[in-house]
Amino acid sequence: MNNAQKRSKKERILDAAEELFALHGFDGVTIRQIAAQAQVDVALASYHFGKKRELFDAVFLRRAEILNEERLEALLKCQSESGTEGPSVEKIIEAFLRPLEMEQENADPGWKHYLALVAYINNSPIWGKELMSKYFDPLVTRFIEALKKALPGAKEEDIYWCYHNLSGALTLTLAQTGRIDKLSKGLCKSTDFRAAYDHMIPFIAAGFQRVCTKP
Amino acid sequence: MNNAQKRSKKERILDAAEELFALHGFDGVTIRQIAAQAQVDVALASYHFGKKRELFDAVFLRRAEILNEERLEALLKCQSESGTEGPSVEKIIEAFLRPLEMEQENADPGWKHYLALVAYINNSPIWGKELMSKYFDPLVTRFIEALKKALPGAKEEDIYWCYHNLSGALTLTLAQTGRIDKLSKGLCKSTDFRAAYDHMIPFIAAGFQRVCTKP
DNA sequence: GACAAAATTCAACAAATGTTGAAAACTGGG
DNA sequence: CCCAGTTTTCAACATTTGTTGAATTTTGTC
Repeated sequence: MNNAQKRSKKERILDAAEELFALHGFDGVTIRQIAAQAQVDVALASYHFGKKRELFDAVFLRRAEILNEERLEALLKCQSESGTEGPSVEKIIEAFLRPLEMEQENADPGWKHYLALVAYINNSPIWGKELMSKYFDPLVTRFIEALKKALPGAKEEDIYWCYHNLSGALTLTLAQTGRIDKLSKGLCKSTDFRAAYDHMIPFIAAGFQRVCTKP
Repeated sequence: MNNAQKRSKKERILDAAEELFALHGFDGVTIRQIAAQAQVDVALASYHFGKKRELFDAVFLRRAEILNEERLEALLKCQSESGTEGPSVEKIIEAFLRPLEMEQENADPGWKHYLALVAYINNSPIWGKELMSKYFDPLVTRFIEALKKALPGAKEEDIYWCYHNLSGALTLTLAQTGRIDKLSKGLCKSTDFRAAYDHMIPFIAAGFQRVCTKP
């Protein structure tokens, strides 16, 4: 049996949709392209998922809960390992980001595609608010609460703006546009997730501390 | 004469395409929608710009050079105002970012739409490399040279990764997704560019200094 | 193996898409 | 006014789009 056919046809449709939506966006992909890549009849996508938009949502939801659990677990772990004053800013950022790196390095390339799709959604003026808020904000709020504790006296507004910067830096990393490869003439690679996060974490932590600490 | 009809039809097509492409991406917009918003016949877009993709490029190019000039001017000004050791990291970041804020606050809303389009392109795995590299990398390289001087002893690789984080934070700001509005329960607003940049500049500067300074 | 249910294929649909060619309207010098 | 050149409109085209309903095959259960 062909390697591409080990998974069920339903899963193969999700896999194909995940990769293509991440690359070209919702409107840049046709059901027929998805069906072709999944080696499946066109009508099967509608049968399993309904409208195109519902397929899109199904792709988004498939890994969203898994991700939320992993990140929550990372937060709880770093909190339990710290004393009563709570974890440091850097530890919190690390708990927020490392689970993503882990999945991007997962043997299943679907995770890499999925996170690129999340980047597309998060950066979109029309999809961003709706989908991201609904499924990720509860978790984000928990991280922000932890950050407030680690940054006593910080203005709430400042913390949100810092989170905005964190979210942007992360989003571009997830998108894997390959632009840094070209700009740095090969010195850095979009696919080198380890390097990306190793640089991102202290970068972001320093930003929080500078902006959220009274002078 | 109607306000929407003061500009030439050719310009109105560019204006409409700019706004709609920024909102929905290249494939999410039809020539007919653009023509309708511009109050213009459908065939006129093809007559003036050729293929849909050429119209997209025309929109991108219209303001790219203007932007490059403004940012270069800002860099040269801050360099001329500093001594022989060159401007500080924060001054360089400020020169890189403030011209964008200025244009986002321009009375012409076209600039706001244009910069959201740049965000869309920069975050896209397929458009990002091609368009952004071609038209913005020469300028970016000049800023990076200035940063190298301001961060003596820093590893080149580290500077590029820091720039990557800067680019991401900026991109999300340009995209104006409105997500921070919801997350912060109205405390922060995506359209409050002044606040966004006032927080972004020290945040980014601190990140550079932490990552690119030997311990 | 019979048989109901689920999965899959096939064919077709109406609507929407980018693009074009010919006709018409407008423009500014002579 | 004339008329060449540009701009604009109109109508039409071949494709492609998402979706559906009926027919066929596969699956699991007794």
